Amino acid sequence: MPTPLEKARKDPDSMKARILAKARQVFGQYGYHGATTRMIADEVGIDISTLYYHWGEKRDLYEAVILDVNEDLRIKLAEVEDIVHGRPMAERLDISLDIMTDYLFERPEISNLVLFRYFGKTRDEAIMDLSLPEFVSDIACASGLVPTRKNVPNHIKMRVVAMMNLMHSFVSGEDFFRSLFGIERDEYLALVKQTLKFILIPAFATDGRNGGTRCP
Amino acid sequence: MPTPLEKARKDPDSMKARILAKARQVFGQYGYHGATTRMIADEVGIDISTLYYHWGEKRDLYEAVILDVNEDLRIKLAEVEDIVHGRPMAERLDISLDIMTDYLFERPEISNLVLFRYFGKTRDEAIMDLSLPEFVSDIACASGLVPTRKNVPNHIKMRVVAMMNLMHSFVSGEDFFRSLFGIERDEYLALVKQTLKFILIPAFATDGRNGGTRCP
DNA sequence: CGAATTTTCCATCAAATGATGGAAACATTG
DNA sequence: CAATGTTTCCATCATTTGATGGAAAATTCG
Repeated sequence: MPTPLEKARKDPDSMKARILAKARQVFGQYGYHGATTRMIADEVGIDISTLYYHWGEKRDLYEAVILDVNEDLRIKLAEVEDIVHGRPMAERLDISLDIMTDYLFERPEISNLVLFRYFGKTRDEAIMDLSLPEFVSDIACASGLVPTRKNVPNHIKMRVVAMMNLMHSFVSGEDFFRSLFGIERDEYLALVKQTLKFILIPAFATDGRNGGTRCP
Repeated sequence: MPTPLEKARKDPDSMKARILAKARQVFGQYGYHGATTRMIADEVGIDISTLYYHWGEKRDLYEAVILDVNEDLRIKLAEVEDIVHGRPMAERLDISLDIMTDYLFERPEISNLVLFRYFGKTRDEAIMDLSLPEFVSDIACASGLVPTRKNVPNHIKMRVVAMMNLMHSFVSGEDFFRSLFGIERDEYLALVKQTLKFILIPAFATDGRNGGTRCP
């Protein structure tokens, strides 16, 4: 029997999926406590009890959102790995950053939710305990910093985390930084890519394995 | 006549200051909506109405916290500039990163609050509008990327923002990443410094003015 | 000391928020 | 169609949360 989340992902027009989609946005913008079930229901245009009928407690809906986002990220990362595998390091970084930046800019709630999970605490213990794969080892391998997903040393993991944090923070902070710099979306996106490459390529280009096969 | 914030900063033992200090911590951990005035009052060990007596609305207290943190940061940045001015770029970065990382690790609520302001929205418009100097141009100048605080180009500002985001995200995410890596505080702090330098020094070391005078 | 001022706490309110029961609307199926 | 199951909404609750009035306690000052 499929979970509610699986049902929602299978049928994107269903009420479950529509609620989940809006919940992603609202939780992403306001955080767990800042978002209310009423805000989400209003966004969908339904009564609040319909929301509870489909997803149960607020916490369960939030958990579904996190799992949903994780699944999207997993799929996207596999896609990127497919594209860049076998290329030299600098090129691989260049392409990955382009693809992931574009992807996240279209779905900023992903970066928001990831950052909220890293940095913010919740008054609800059960939510804090919601531990999930963080893809750190996968990205380390896919980006060519290590030959295998297993036993990735911590200093490499940290570099991966740094790359991800940098990207997420630029995506999440779009509104803030654009108004700080007084620029439009397109210009900001270009600036983000340029800055990411300026910072990351010098550090990583001479590092890691080049070419080679797919990540085992 | 001094503002409540000025009074609190002048007398750190006063009730105003004690409340402000706890408010920093609680707002930093849980964000604006996640923090309640009752949580803060309980932390101080006072009745909630005493809190309201000293600081008025929740929003006003939050505003005071933001201004307080900004003032601390301003002071610290000036101190760092004093120490590193005139040194070559790589050395300047090396020293600044050490000092600022140590400083923020002692006061993680600063990083938390800064990140919450960048990324999260608030249901209260008046809080979102709370615009403050962000030191970006000052840091650009102090770190030697530009010769003067004025007319710093956007691509340079972005690099500064990147450095700050990276540092803040490591500080804010301490709990999360330490449990992800399974390491102790000291080891994590060392790893953070090492990673910051690994990433930032290659990109910036060959850039910007070296030596020279203080930032005008 | 005693009056005036400041600070603190108790009791309480109104609004917001998470959550639910039950009736109505809608859909499915024999 | 009628019976059954599913979905949606209205009304309502209990709790939490921001906020305040007023009495009591503490402090200041002539």
